[in-house]
Amino acid sequence: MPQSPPTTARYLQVKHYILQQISGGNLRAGARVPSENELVRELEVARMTANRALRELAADGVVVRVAGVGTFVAEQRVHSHPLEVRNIADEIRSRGHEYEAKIVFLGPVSASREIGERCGVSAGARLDHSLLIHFEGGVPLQVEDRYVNPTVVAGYLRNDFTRITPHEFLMQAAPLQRAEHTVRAVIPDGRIRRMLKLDASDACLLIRRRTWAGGRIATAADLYHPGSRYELTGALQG
Amino acid sequence: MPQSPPTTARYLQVKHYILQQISGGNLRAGARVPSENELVRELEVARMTANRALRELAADGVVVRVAGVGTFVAEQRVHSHPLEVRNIADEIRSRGHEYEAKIVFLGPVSASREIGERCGVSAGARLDHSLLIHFEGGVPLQVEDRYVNPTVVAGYLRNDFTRITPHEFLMQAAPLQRAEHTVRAVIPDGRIRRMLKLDASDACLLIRRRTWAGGRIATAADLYHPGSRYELTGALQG
DNA sequence: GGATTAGGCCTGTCTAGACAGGTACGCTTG
DNA sequence: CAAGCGTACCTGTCTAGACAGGCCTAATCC
Repeated sequence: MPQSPPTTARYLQVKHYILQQISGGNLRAGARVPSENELVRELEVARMTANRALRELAADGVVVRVAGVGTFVAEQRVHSHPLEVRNIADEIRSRGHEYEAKIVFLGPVSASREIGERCGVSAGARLDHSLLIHFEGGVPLQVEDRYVNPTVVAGYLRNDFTRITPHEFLMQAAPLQRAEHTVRAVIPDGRIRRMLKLDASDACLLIRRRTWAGGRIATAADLYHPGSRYELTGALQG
Repeated sequence: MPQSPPTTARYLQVKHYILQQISGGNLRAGARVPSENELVRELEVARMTANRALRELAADGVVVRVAGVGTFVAEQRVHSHPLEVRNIADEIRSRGHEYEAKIVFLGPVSASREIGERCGVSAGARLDHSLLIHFEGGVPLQVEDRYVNPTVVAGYLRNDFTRITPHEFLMQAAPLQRAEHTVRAVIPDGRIRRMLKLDASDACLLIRRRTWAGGRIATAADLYHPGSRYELTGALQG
């Protein structure tokens, strides 16, 4: 007879145990994770069960395993599925971290020539503008500098972007027709650098995104990520 | 006594077997994949071995498993990655500029542990290595640091890469099954910086690309672009 | 005929034991 | 002191057997 309700699989319990040790600060990056045999003794599981837990954590990039040596907490490196238009809040929460947003600016603006061009409106046209910082566990992970065309998507400014991300709102407000991305490496200017709390020598990944709805440009956004803490990944079927 | 050289793990052989059935057309999208017990009988492995193979294929999105029903070939991915696998020579020529490549290194190497891991071979295995600089109108636009698994794609080193790009050769030599990209912003080290003729303060876009053929990793490449002169673009249908 | 049930196949998980090969460290030997 | 060797520990893999629970179908019962 097994224990009363084996609600969650034991290998998941082992994964959870390790993840807790890491997020709780008991295990820092580079630290040695209990070996399979130690987990066998401590958690009373079979080695294959501990092995599966550690193997999956390695596949997830949480730990690094070296045959003959041991298992170690991986250096944190955030990666997201790329231009699969994804919601940064979900992304952060799926990693088990706390998500938070800070609103730097939110209001209507008059389009400059450059911004107007990017958004497909003439200079001087009214656009909704938001400037947010997205935090993962208190650490800034993205600066989102976004312009929305109010004649394509209405009501953008009426949102509380500490509760719903611009992406979430836009996805439900306007059916996404097409998106265009530009990815660049830049040395950020002082404003972005301060918001991301970066050194002068840090590189930044700039994702410039435009999305279309109803045949017109709905929104143009500049997403800045710290180069040292972020990467894009993706797969392609050929 | 095991078989003479147990070169590759048996669960990998099972994965390879399934992938061959799929890429060979024997198993189409939606088709039922042999059950674990069938694989046990057909390939003479333990069920746990067949289980691991199918479980990993499911994690890779190649198959879909339904408890109590069976395992099925996954439907083709709906959306493709915007970072299309492009040929840099075509890209440059399409802008009306002159393309030129300089070969810094070309030859066989023994895989370090890190490189072996990226290429899915054990440390010490032989890999073909090339290090090229691609020029647009005399200005360096990309440093391509590439490793090719000669057991997947043969004859890599016999090319004249001033006349054909590695990408061109690989596309015709091996049918691309899948590609994976990682995009990062980095401050390049001195070697890369010199090859790209960059200032110390310039950022670099690093595209790390791996491609699969026949279910195995065919090649892993690091593509460095000067942040000030390069950007990635792509579109996504949503 | 329609509802219920039993059996068979499937995935999902867990276990205990085994062998291989890599790595590090300390001891021994020259 | 340096080189080499043995040993202990680690990951990586494989196996055979077990039980649980989902799902489908076919036989059975009302």
